[in-house]
Formats: sequence, C-alpha cells, structure tokens
Amino acid sequence: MPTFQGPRGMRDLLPAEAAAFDALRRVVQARADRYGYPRISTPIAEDKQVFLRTSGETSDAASKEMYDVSLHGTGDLALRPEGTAPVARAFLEHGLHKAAQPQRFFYWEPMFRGQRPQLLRYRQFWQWGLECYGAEGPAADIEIIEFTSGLFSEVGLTEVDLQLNTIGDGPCQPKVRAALGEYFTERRAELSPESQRRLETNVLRILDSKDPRDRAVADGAPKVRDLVCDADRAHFEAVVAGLERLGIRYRVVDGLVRGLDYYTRTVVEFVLTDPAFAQGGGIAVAAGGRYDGLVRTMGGPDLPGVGIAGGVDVLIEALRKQGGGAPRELGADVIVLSAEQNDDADRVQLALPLREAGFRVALDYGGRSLEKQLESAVKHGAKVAVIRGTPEARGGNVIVRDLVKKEQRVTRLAAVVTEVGRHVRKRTRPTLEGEESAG
RNA sequence: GCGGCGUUAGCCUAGUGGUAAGGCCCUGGAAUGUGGAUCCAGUUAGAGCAGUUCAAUUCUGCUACGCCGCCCCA
Repeated sequence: MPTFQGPRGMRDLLPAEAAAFDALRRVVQARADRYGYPRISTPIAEDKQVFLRTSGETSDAASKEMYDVSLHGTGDLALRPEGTAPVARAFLEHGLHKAAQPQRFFYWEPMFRGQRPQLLRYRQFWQWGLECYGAEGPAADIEIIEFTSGLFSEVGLTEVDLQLNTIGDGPCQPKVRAALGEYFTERRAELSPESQRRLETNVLRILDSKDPRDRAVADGAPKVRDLVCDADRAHFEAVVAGLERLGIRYRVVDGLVRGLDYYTRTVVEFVLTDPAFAQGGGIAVAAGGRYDGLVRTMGGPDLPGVGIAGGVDVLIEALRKQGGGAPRELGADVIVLSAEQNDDADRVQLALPLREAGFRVALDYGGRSLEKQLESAVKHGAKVAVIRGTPEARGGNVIVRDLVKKEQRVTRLAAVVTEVGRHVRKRTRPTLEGEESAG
C-alpha cells in the first residue's frame, strides 16, 4: 500500500483527466474571449475578511467551510472558496472601478472549501466564471445566461435545466425578509427545527428546504417575486423576456434563493437533470446572478455587478455520463526505435526534425528486442514507427512503418519528415502571440 | 462539522481466526530483425496503528481516505 494518500477531498488529475480539463478550458476560454471577457487570475488565498464581509458573517458557508491556512505573520488567510469576492477585491485594489465601465473578467481557477467530500463535492475543485461590473440593465444578466447556455450546447451537455428567480435589490430585501419572517413565524410550530433556526439566520433558506414539514409551509408562502420592489420585478421580467426572445429554455423557480448575502435581483442556477446526479435536489453545474451591492460592501463605489460560475469537475463528469466526446489521444503519434543497442544519441537526433516539424514523437529508450519495441509502440497507441539501425536502414536510411496499415518503406533520412507526414498529422504549435499557427 | 457503510495487487473480484485465490493489466521467454493472437514463466495485495488471541486480512477500538444521509452549497 502506498505510504502517502492525497489530502482529503483533493484529487489528482491523471493525464486523461487533465486532458479533459485542458480541452474544456480551451473551449470556455475561447468563448469568453469572443464575448469580450479577458482572463483574470487572483491569488489562491485571500484575507478571510474578503469572504466574510461579502458572504455574510453568519452564514455557515463563511463560518465553517472556510479553508483556513493562516500562518504566523501572514494575517488571517483562507484559500478562496469562490471567485467573485477575490475578483472584486482585485478590481478595487487596482482602481479598475475608475476605468471605463463596464469591466469584464473571465477566470478558471481552483477553489477550496472545508466541507466533507461527497460525490463531485471536493475540497479542491475547479471553476470557470464570468464577472461583469458597471452594467445595471438586464442585458448583462441575459448575456451571462446565454453564455452559459450556449457553452453547454457547444460542449454537448443536454441534461441540464435552467432555473431562475429574483430575490430583490438591496433596499427591497429587508422588506422581503420581513414579510417572509412574519409568515413563517406565524407557522413556527409546523417547521422543522432546522428551519426554526433559519428564522433567525436566513429566512430565505426555508423556501428551498427539502424537509417535508417545511415544504408544506413553504409551498404556501408568499412568493419572493411578488414581494420585491417594482423595479426589481421589471428587471426580472426583462431578463425572462430576453431569454424568451433568444429561445433559451428556462424555468422560474419560486424557491430558488442564494446562500450568500451579496446576491441581489437575478439568481440563476443550471442544474443537472440526469438521475445519477439527482441527490440532494440536484447538482448545480453553474450558478450565479446579480450582486449590485458587492462592490460597495467591499469599500468601493456603488457599482452594479453580475456574474456566473460553473463547476469544471461537475461538467466533465456530466459529459462523461452522457457518453460525451471520445477521449483525446494522449500519447505520441510517432515512436522512434532501433535495432541497435547503445545508439541513444542517434535516436534523439532522429526524433529532432520530426518534432521540429510538429509531429508528436516519443522515443523507445531501447535495451530490448525490436519485437518488444514494436509491441510497446502499438500498446502506447503510436501510429508510425521510425526504425533505425537495421541493415537496410544504414547509410542515411530509416524505415518508416505505418503501424495501422502494417506497411513500411525505406526512406532517405532527408525525406523522413515528408514520409511520416503521409501517415500522421502534424500538430499545431502555439506562439507567444497567443494565436496558433500550423506548424 | 454530525451520523451510517466501506477499504484485499495498477484495475476488477473471491475467500478465510491458522499457507490469501482468480481475471485483466504489466515484465520476460518461446521468437537476439517487425507488433495487438497463442503458450510458458514471473512481479505486485488485506489502508495505518493499537487491542483481544497460541494465532488477526478476518473480531474490537482509534486514525486516514472514500461513498451515502444531514448541515451547507459560493
């Protein structure tokens, strides 16, 4: 047995999994780029207050799921549990609130929560996200929802349900809470003990309780949507109308609320519908909404904000469940092997022009029979073997063997790139300009 | 964080208070120059630490990790 195990709730991404992450990141990031959301990257940890201030100091999320990593002299640090607050902090710290608005950001980062791990609930997990500051109208809400909906279409996720609701603006929420508080207090005795506690902490949460005792009461509760201010309702109706106009399927869910204090107006959640993910009322693959009070809460001006974040681990698992795209071929397409022993540098040298040309080339490090080398090449998924050191492959010749067609020909060393190119594709090569050009 | 159930080799799966079995994978050979077949051989295991016992992988406890339920879900 291994001497060490990974930390609880944190997992390794072996090459196949890491490749799936990379592929998804390319798709999401390119999409964000097309929408004018450039990438931002913030530190892995923040002053705890960044999260406590924005999430609500009393919420369980903040108080008990914070991943504390404080050290002597570093202040009270916590690994970030989410992306919105850190981006807001960076936005303010670098004075971007004084730049031309709106300001938009995309991120793809690991997040951390000190929760007990369960299926697809890790202590370290990855999220992509969008943040948009300075846009007050419904257009930005509609845009981030459309972005996400379109993303899921783009990657082929179909078993997903878009839910949305409005919870009112900052000035309205106290009214909403008061009205609900009054309603639930009158029926206090009928509520579960847990929800009786919620009466003190977060009345909204009672609305999405799963407890049957609460459901009976909550289902008869006044709708948040009907309690909010006229302006909030108008905003929400505009968002809904926008989705209609764009042909995006959605469901208005009365009980959809958020656990964090900073949300205002629009709240949105994309929930997986596959029964395999039905546990606990469904796993969200993306969630977000509007947070018009956040920037001010953090000491900045009264700037509106809206954003959405999606779980990468969850999305990849959902796609896999759906029997999503074929796994990418990870290994090399070409393998260099040799009938000779102790010609190590020659193998490296033979691979050189092929790699330069853009082929994925691996070496057989030798020390075994040609048969074993070929067997190994096939097992590793190589398409072509370039063989040196055989009698017919001396004097500036090599054998280029197609391992799929089982055909081969003796080729001049100078023509090996051309010959290999007849059997496998070159890969694109990235450049510092950020564009990929054909290699 | 609370409760329940789990953990046998790289993977999957048996079984047992007394020598831990099989399949797949892997390595080598048959076949020192041409591969996914075949045959032969081989490597690798009871999560960790204590306790009970003549003897523990098996029973008990603690710890670690996982899954399920709760809390919560940014």
